[in-house]
Amino acid sequence: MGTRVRFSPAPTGYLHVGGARTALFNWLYARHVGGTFVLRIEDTDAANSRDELIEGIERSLRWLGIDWDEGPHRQSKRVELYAEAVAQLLAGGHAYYCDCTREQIEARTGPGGGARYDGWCRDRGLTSGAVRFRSPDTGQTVVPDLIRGDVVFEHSTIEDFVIQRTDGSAVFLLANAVDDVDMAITHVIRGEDLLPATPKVLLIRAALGAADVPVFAHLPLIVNEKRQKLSKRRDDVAVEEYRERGYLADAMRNYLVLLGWSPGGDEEIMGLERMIAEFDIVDVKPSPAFFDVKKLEAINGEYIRALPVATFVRDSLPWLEMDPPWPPEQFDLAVFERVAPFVQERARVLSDVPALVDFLFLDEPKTDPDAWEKGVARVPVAGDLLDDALAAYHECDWNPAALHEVTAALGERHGLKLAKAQAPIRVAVTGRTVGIPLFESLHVLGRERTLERLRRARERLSAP
RNA sequence: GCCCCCAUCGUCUAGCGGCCCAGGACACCGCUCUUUCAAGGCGGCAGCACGGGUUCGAAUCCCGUUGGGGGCGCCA
Repeated sequence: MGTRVRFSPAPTGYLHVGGARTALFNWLYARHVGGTFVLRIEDTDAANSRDELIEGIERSLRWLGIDWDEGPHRQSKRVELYAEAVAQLLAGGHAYYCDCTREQIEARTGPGGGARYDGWCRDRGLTSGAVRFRSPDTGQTVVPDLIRGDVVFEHSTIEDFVIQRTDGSAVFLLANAVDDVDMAITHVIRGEDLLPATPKVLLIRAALGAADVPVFAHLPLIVNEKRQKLSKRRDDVAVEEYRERGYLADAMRNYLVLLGWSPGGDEEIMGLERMIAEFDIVDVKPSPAFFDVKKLEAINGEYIRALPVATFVRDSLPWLEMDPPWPPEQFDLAVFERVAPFVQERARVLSDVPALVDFLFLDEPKTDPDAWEKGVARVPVAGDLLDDALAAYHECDWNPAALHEVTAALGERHGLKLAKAQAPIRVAVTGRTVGIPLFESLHVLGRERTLERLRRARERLSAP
């Protein structure tokens, strides 16, 4: 029988970057070995079983290029299976009813006793309530792990845990065990935070009579700068959010695959084919990895630059059309296309794009005060420079080469290198000291609009 | 408190006993190219947590210490 893996998120409404990495590794492994990738939604908690929460996850998976061969199976639709399993465990003496409340348990175990359940109801013979799994008192369970080797858990350290709630619904541990058997999962690839739950699942599995045990691969956690597991509250964890900020799916995927794994050789920018060809779960490192947005950005920049210009233009459109810093009707795609190659080289995320071209679609450039100060106000000859530019631009040919030549010449007249001479003009026309190449910008902007902006800047400079 | 995992530059990693006085990438710092900024080119800074073993030889194997993290819910 072939390799079968599964990605089984709880529906939270969005795909967490940690979940995305887990999904990716499962998927890559399945593709690498020619196995089957199953998507299963672990929505045993009724409150989280809403369709829209699941759609968010599916959307992000698709965006990353991760497709599934089976599913999505939903645990909320498989409740009979779990009920049968619980009945079987109850009948076999592997489980028992319990009506203890959290408070009662803590009152008994006392301070320092930890949160472990004390087995109070083991032999009370109750016939209703929650159902607990009866953990063996002796022996051990070995979790075979491709990344960490065998991990051994003493049964004496495993409490009698709940497998079915008082309302009759199954808890994740039970559903998980039942489904992995039922779906014939051969490799369980998931986050390291689930490692302590694994012996419990294995115990249920054995009690249910499953003969075999899947192979596990507990992936290293993705952590924040404080070296803690990424949390929704403090960290940016939603894949969707990165998408909205202008990260490309290919770049995101490339970055994620590098968290805990690396290809052979020195080149870490790689396409899907190479990823699939080289990825193997046994090569994944066991230690946690910091989610470094700086590096994600760098990789994203590389991917943006590698795009064909037409693709870059198309991909940028959402950022140019949705909530742009200029009146929407003033946007001109043809104009954008002319400067796109220059923009492409400077954007690290697509959300950088509008600010690089806003001066082209605004009646007046948004002038940054610092830029004005540094680029114009504090330049002694700025006024003369602007006057000269005004005169020269009035006459000269209107193309980048001519503008370059003319501007260099008027700079020389004031003993300035072009680098210095262009600054006041750039600020006057674009509002900033930095940006895409100036002469190309002027060329695209047009003579009239350029002259108008230079005039206004000149006036502003003379004003007290 | 108990259980478990982890440990190479700031970060992601290569390294799986000699090829390593440790290689690449990001970040950072110079220089260069240059119409600014980017991009590119060149160079630099920076690491095997510590202590014991094993071995002719250890970043690599073993033990311990320290440090970090995860888990212990009628969440998943």
